[in-house]
Amino acid sequence: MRKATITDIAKELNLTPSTVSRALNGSSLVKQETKEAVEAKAKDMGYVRNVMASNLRKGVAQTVGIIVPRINRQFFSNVISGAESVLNDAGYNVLICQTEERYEKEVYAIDTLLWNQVAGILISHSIETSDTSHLSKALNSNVRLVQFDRVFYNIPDVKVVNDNYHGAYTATKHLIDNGYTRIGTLAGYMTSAQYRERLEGYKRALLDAGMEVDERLIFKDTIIRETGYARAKEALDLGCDAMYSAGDFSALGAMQAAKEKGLKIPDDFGIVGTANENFTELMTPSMSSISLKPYQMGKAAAQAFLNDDGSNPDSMITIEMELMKRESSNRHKESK
Amino acid sequence: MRKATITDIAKELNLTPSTVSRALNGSSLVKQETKEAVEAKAKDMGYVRNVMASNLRKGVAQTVGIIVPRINRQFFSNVISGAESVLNDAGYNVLICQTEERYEKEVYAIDTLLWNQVAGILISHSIETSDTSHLSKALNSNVRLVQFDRVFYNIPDVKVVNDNYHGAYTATKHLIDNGYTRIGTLAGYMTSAQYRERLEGYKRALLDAGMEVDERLIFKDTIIRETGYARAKEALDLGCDAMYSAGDFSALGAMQAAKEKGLKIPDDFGIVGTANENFTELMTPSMSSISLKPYQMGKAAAQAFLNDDGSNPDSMITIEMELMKRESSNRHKESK
DNA sequence: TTGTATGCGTTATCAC
DNA sequence: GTGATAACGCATACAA
Repeated sequence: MRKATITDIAKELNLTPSTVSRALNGSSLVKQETKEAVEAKAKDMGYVRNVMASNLRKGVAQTVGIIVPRINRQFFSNVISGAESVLNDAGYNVLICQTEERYEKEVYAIDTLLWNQVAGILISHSIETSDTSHLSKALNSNVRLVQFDRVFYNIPDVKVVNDNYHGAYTATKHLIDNGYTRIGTLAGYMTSAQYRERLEGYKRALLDAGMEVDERLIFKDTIIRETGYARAKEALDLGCDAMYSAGDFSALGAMQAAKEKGLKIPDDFGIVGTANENFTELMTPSMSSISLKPYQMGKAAAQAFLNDDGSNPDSMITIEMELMKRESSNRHKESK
Repeated sequence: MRKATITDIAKELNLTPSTVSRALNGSSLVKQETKEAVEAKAKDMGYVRNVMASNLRKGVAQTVGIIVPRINRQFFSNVISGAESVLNDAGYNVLICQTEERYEKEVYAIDTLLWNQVAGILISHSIETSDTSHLSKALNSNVRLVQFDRVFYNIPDVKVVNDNYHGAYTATKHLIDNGYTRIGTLAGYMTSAQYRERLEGYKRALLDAGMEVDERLIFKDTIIRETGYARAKEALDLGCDAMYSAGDFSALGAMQAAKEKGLKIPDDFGIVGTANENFTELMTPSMSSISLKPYQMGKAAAQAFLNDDGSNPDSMITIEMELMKRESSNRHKESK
């Protein structure tokens, strides 16, 4: 059985498609009586409106595309969740694409979304992405582009980023306030802006406290558990008594290294991680961490899309990070 | 500047829209030469195809909708990730809806997806959902429906579920094999089929080992950390020396209770959780858990959609669960 | 191998 | 308040 259309409803009611369309869209021009009749008939005939036809007629879809490297990463799934929540309330649908960190898939995702006539694109780039020509395609259409988390600053659009600098600053200052004096950092790869920003925050905190920046205590590796473990060992040999880690997993490795050396946490060694992964509060001792706010970031990105009237082609929104003070860095200030 | 259409390209090349359409769709009828000319011109004019128009013409969208309670839950985000991966390879786009565990939003999500002419819907129901009339709307259209994880068995469609029964059975048997003799369970709410199935697996394992099922050691609470803690205390007072928990967080609470009683894990008290949350392997002692396979489940659900030719209106796929043996349950078999 | 004609379902613009 | 008409962009049956 063919799906019922507004034309079918019109015929049944001796009306025209125009009137049925208006009735179904709650136009104030239609008589209340007719409106009710149409709605009843529509329900009766099992009518489902065809968004494709409607959108085709209107020129844009009530749809927003979101592009992320991986949907199943805590951070991104929370961003998506927050964005979906806002967009859904505003009457938008959400099309999802994951790039699996591949540039090629990112380009394809942009194309796909453009084909689908989305009203906007929220994107966080893949690791591989360095060229931005695929974004100009989007900019040249009338879609509203919002970059979040991993952004390119040379693109004229709205950007939503973590306040990495202040987050790292706060974390480092917290360690200083707890009386640690030789503070190192697991800094992450310098190819990524966010790690560079965190490193800057770390350095500034040391300098503001009149402490020296010792390059030997700055480790620019990838921040996984294994490297955290290895670098922390090196650091400990250099007399390091605390570390700020740009990631939680590397912080975990560092804790392990300290424990193996027979050091007590937080008395002999203090550590603060980044991201507030859910394991951090569940371990013993619990781990302090600078919390990202992905859900909030998603909401902000969605809001930025909704508010974007083109009047502000290049703006930036920062999402603050919050220090979760836990056992791994808390010396109860007795040694301050 | 208006977007270029196939008609525009046709005019430029002194062709007709039909030919351009065919060329762009790789029809073998079109001369290679024309094809190349069209492709060049399309690129030149910045042509982006309009999927809305194409789909309208064809009757269905190359789109699949996924409905989950919350996108940001580990389990669901992994399902989505797996499904997206398969669907993307097959040329489908993914529309995402989250219900936030509310029935009303689930109904709306179904409507939305139907309006969008999706080719299929993959759904895991909200906690609130008990009525299934909204699903019949989908079944009456020609969309292919796949339920996963939280499913209703009375719906004639494809279902993809965890093998809860065997998972719980394996977990419990593992505890028995490690010499525990008074094994309780944090079973979860019995309103949910998956918890009922896990309880059955637990019971069967005990019976198969010639052990008694003691109803006093079966706790049918919600499985959060707090209840795990409280119920484990009660269980310990009854001489319980191990527990299978239908969730990891309740297992965490149980571990805490045992520790507070001065019991050694795993020597005096053994525990196996469910879900293999990522904190389980990071704690000390690390926690054994029955691992769900959400990514695999997502892939299976997507495959089920792709394979669904309507010939098998009611089928079921089970995803096996894997026991991750860790310290919390491993007595090295010395007491067996 | 290409062109012609038509319609997918909806809505905007007139007209009445 | 409602109807008639056209158009959104594309794909297909049919003709040439």
